[in-house]
Amino acid sequence: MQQLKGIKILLVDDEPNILQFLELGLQNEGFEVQTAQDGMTAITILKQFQPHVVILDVMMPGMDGFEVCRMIKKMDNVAVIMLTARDEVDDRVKGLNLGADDYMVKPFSFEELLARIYARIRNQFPHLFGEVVIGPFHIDDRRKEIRYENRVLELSPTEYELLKFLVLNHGLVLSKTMILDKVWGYDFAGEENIVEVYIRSLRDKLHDKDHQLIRTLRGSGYRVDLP
Amino acid sequence: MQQLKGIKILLVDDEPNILQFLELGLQNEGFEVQTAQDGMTAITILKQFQPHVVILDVMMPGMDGFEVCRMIKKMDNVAVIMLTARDEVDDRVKGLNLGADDYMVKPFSFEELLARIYARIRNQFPHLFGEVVIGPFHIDDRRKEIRYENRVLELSPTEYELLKFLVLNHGLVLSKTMILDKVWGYDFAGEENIVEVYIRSLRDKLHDKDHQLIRTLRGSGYRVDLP
DNA sequence: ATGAAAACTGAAAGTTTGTTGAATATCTCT
DNA sequence: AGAGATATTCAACAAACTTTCAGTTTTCAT
Repeated sequence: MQQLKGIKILLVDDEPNILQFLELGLQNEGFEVQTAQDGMTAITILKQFQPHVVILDVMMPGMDGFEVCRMIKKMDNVAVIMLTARDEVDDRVKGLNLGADDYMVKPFSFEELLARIYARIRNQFPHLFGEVVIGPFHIDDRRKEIRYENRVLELSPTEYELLKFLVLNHGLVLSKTMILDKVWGYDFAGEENIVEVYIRSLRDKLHDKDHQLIRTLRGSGYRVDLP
Repeated sequence: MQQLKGIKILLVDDEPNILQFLELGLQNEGFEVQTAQDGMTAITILKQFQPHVVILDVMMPGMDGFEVCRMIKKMDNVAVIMLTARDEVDDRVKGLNLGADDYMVKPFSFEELLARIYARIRNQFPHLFGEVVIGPFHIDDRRKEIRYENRVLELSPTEYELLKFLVLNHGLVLSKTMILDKVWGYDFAGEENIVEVYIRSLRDKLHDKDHQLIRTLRGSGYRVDLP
């Protein structure tokens, strides 16, 4: 399997043994790994770590896997793989209705887990396998870099995420609420005005003086129109 | 990043578990979801959220599902799917006499619900699945854009909604009262004259100088006639 | 033909929403 | 701790949109 740099995995399980076992294995495989022993910790880490994949035990004390999964899914595009004991497999898990993208029944082989992880990544983050070109934009997620008309844009982290979101969804009207949910996270407490402020900043950097590139749909939101 | 559909669903049920379960599943499916635990709340949310589909439990404390359904149907063009326990299925539900468009007996599988939702949407909001072509009009709701004879019309939000309503119902006479109800909302307090004002604005933008496209049926309303 | 009702129109007044510059707060390095 | 970058809020402003109003025109029944 190819060496993927910069793919981040968050492990959540209350059993230290399993946690350590998986952590070592995945690190050895070249992933960046962080661990949490409970739901609350997981959520905290999630935001600063921004993993691509979360591996999540269903049964945990405190906030259980379902709840954690829900919060994750609301927040961002993250692949979630749930782990469950054989006798816990209920329909919620089976149907993957809770937002999880895959699940595995314990005990499982490490190889099997790896296979699923790669499947998820390939499926959900095609842009991690190279840069995506969308019109005049080149998005290189590994470098956290966006080029516009072959010029690298100097973007702050938030600007980067926002522009990526807008460009990947070009042609669609994106409401400020939706933008806040997806870029700032479901739990952002501030004002919608911040979206407007960042849009301005992007327009400045894109020299989009007449708002042709990032259009305002008054009352509805914003839409990126590619030439 | 997941594909955004821009289809909004309002869930109404007094059981938090079911509510949460469905919310997660539907969000994961790409819908925009809001929830309410009782009828009053539902009505309030309805107005600002403007969902395309409402999923409504029949049995609720306070205002029951039937009542809520009636109000919804009066107010807006929304698909309603009712949920009922097996032993509650009375003829009112069966006959769909109350304005509901479909009903489901609990317990049901998530897949089944999804299927029904899509059936409803396809039926009631074909334009949400991308662009709809009706004569010389192209309505693209996801872009919030209407083209006429391949020219993009510059429309204000209200103009957009009004023209969409007229074109989707072309060939039918639409009274000012009905237009007010559907486009401005059942609770609009102003004068009917505003419809006339907006019709004029649309005629201007469509260059419909002789009123051939948007016909006035004196005493009855307006009708869009496609060539 | 004539008058009343309905529809049309231009412009003013009112309201909402988005834009902007700057101030403040927070974070991230060294 | 302090500097610089980044994030967030705020309030004034501008622009776009909505609604009303009053005068005019059209329509239609008498």
